[in-house]
Amino acid sequence: MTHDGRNDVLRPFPDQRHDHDACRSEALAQVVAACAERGLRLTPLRRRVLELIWSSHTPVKAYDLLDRLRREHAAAAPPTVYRALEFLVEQGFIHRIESLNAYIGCSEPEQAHQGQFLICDSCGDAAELSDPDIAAVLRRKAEMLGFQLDVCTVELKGRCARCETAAG
Amino acid sequence: MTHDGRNDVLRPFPDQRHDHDACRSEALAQVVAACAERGLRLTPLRRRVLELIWSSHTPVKAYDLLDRLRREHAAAAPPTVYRALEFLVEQGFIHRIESLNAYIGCSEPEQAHQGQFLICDSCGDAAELSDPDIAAVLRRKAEMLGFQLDVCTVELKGRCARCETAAG
DNA sequence: GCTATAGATGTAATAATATAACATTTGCAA
DNA sequence: TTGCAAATGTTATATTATTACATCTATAGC
Repeated sequence: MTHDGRNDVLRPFPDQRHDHDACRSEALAQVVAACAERGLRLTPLRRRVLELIWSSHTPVKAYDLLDRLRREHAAAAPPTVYRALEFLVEQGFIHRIESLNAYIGCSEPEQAHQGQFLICDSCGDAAELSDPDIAAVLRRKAEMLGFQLDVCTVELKGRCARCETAAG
Repeated sequence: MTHDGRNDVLRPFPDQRHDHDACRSEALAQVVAACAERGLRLTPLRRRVLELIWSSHTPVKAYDLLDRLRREHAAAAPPTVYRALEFLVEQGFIHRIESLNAYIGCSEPEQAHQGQFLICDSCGDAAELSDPDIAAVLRRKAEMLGFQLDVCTVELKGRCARCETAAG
């Protein structure tokens, strides 16, 4: 279930007026816990980059992160950001959206997984699915073809329900 | 059926020793026909870029195309290549592989469609599927979520059957 | 507490990918 | 044959990402 009490599968997009502070805090807490469990160092930089990514549900670009980071950390340079992103992606704390060259917080950071993404062209928000039916059909097709499947990139563009409604 | 007489769905990867000249020629001919039908200009530049992309089943990067184009066309510059790519993608004659920043010839250029891609990390080749089951499950999930689906990016990385066999 | 070390960060430069803006040329329709 | 729209040429720049090496910092073993 999501923060607003509705079913995840049916409402992957965050509610327009959801408590985003709580949303971000929860994600951060899960990452803190995962790092403790795995013996990883969530340094101030890494943590700050993660917070900035979680500032919204819109995928963030590396250089936008860099600009924001520089306001509070003059030494920030491209490698600063890319290293933090690399760490966060490797650990499954964020995902990279290939078709946008952008990054978004993972909604289930505690266990590694491969999600699928719905990306609204209208509001820019992205929602993560972990849909077993999609995963299963991809696995099945790959297997039929003798293809040893490793990474699945599934990025679906369109218009989210909220924007669709708003547009009438 | 493919050029080697086997079922497409079961063998999307080209045979190692397939007649690639014939493979490329067929694709070119289909594009020529589609352009004639749609009243589009397949200029020498566009045609040449398409030929270069079809020189293998490995997705090609824009600047690799540029390097090759320059050998025979001194005036070639980034916009030369990107414009040709834009035309070819818009018309569905090639596809962009988002996770590689690279381009590959479309195996069914006559009708617009959205494929799915299997990309072998070992040999680099990519194969296109037009799998109705994958398309259907994505459509169904999007609909359940009230998401107005537009573009589907499905890129599956792993190891193709040939490389899997070769690796023992 | 020291100190060696691995991991993290700083710093400068550059590589790789892509687009903007405007000039010129070309194909084709009126 | 000429005028326009589309295509290409040309220069510059924007955006995204990595390399290479220097320095700092946390911490494990002494």
